[in-house]
Amino acid sequence: MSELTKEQAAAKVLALRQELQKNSYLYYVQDMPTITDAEYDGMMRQLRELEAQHPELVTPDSPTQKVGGRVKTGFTEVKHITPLLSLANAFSSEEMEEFDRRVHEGLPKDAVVEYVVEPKIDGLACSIIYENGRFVRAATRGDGVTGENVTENVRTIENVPKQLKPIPGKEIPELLDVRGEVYMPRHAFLVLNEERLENGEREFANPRNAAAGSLRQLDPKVTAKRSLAFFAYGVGTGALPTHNESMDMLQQYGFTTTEGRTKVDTIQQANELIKAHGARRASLGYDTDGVVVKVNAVWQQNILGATGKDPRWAMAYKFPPEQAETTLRDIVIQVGRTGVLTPTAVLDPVRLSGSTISRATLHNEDFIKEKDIRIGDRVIINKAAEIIPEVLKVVTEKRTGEEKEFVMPATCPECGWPTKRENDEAAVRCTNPHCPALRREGLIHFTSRDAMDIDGCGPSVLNQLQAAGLVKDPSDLYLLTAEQLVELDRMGQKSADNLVQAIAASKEQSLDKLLFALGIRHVGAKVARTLALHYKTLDALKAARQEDLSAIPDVGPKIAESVVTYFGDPANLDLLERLKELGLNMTMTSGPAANENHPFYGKTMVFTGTLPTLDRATAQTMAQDVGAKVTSSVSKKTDFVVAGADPGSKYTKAQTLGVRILDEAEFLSLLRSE
DNA sequence: GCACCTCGAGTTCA
DNA sequence: CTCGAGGTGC
Repeated sequence: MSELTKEQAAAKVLALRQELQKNSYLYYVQDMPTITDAEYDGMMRQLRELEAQHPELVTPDSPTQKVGGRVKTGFTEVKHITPLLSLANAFSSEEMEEFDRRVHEGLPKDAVVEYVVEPKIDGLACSIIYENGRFVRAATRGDGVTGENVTENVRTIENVPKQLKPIPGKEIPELLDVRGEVYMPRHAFLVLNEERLENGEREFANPRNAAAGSLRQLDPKVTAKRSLAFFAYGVGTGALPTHNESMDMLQQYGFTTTEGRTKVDTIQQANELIKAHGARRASLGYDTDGVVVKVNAVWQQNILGATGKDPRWAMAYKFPPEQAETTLRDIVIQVGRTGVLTPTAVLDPVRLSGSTISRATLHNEDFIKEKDIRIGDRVIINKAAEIIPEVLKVVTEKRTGEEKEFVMPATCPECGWPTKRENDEAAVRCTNPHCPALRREGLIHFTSRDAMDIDGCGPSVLNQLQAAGLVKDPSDLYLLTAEQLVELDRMGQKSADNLVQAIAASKEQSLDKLLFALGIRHVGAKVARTLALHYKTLDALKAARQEDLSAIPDVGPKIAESVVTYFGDPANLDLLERLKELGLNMTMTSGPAANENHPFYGKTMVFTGTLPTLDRATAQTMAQDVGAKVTSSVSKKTDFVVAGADPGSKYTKAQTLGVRILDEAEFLSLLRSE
């Protein structure tokens, strides 16, 4: 979390407390929590952090001050007869094939594997126990071993049999443990939210939350009104030799089983079905978040067993591009190291493909204007590239008229100086050349991995150092002693020693890293390297005139101007002088070893994905050291793409362009050959 | 002057 | 990863 102003922190603390209290059993009024334990814990963590940074905001009634934290629920705990496991997730057909391979490896050679494919309903997993054919107990998954006893609430669900229908010629089992998903159909969700809106209650973010909230009502009468439904998808105790038979049996007993269940012989057929379901799922009456593929034969399931927490005989394929709707509570401004004011949306926390989103960038003024985003709007968010949350659009139908338009502040929230938007620039900047944000973010940048790479010197440490007045600019770092560092929060003798050493070690960084670390406008990692390689020493670069600079390939007038301006500022020269006196390396010491015969010499290379053993920065440096040009995007000029796990779009682009793709092993062997 | 490629900067969460 | 903007080549 980046540093917030006092006001922002206070607002955030208040918001977190409200949300936590709303979702705390202690304050339970009508609705049970709609957030998961993990989300609850996350919010508690954030709150604790903020309160640690701003001790004056701590009040006796803060949830952090309550002994024992989250108060126990009104539900009793139930131990599952057999654990209610979660499933491992796959996100591509390749991963499904990988799963298939592992299944075959785990089984005898001649085993014929059948799979059962069924949609994965987005609701709450539940175990329902029938004794001698009678519904006796229902429990949520909980941690998989113990769950909450929600018997009375599940009893109100219409399509859960209270008594098993007799199957001709079959005895009623003494014990049957049915597993399935409690969910809320989409139309019921819409109706419910409409009602809640009318009653001035908070809307549920999605059917899953609504189902969770409804199932965890302390009063079953409330649950009964919520039109929940149940899809059975498995049997814990009392299963037949194959999953498919068990499911047919459940149907005969009177359960609704997941629609679209299909038995197939190969994983390729399963992948086809997954695709088909993906195309169809929007038109279903309920939410699905994927497709489950299970090994059909129970004897095979038993051989395969389970890993730490997931069975090895089942895999959940998760659909990637998820969207969620939430409320945009506020738009806050962050000031970056270049002085650019970036608006960020503060959202009601909402789960989206595996994480809880509470913020999203709004890029700039134009973005907000173009999408007509207002404070208080219901917005649709998705994850660009599976990682970065993005506001897709506003749900204008849900406008109440209460929404407030956002205006870019005329003054910097950090220092109060006027802000300015240059002609034909999208960014609004703070005009104060000494804005505290610049110094703060600049220091973070200075120590960051691609710059001076000082380990153990993250934002929280730097903020403390600045607050204590120990560090005003980068040169002060090199004067720090372990004794001073030990005084900081969460800093022991050992980490203090390590940090002092890491700082000292960074003095040896080559000129290109130092140049990048300085944060000169338009001088990123790449241009810094170009300049460093060209001039070799800082003094030579300092003496360069604008015309000299723009003559260098890849350096144009703008970069040249920016560099000259930087070295024309006495304050900057002063800083550099101090750094020099402190013993920092001011020359280019890591250059390409000019072996023209090396297979990577002069080649353009792109690295993508997570490499199995090397980290990416190291691999890139290794490539540069033999004369490769490392760039970040794949084009037809790219010679090699080195791809690790989860490579993303660069991999596909390389394939379509016919660029040679290397894995880590191939990369290393070519690197070592000459 | 335009099209294309590259680079810089900002970004979220666990 | 995406966006905007800089640099280069046509």
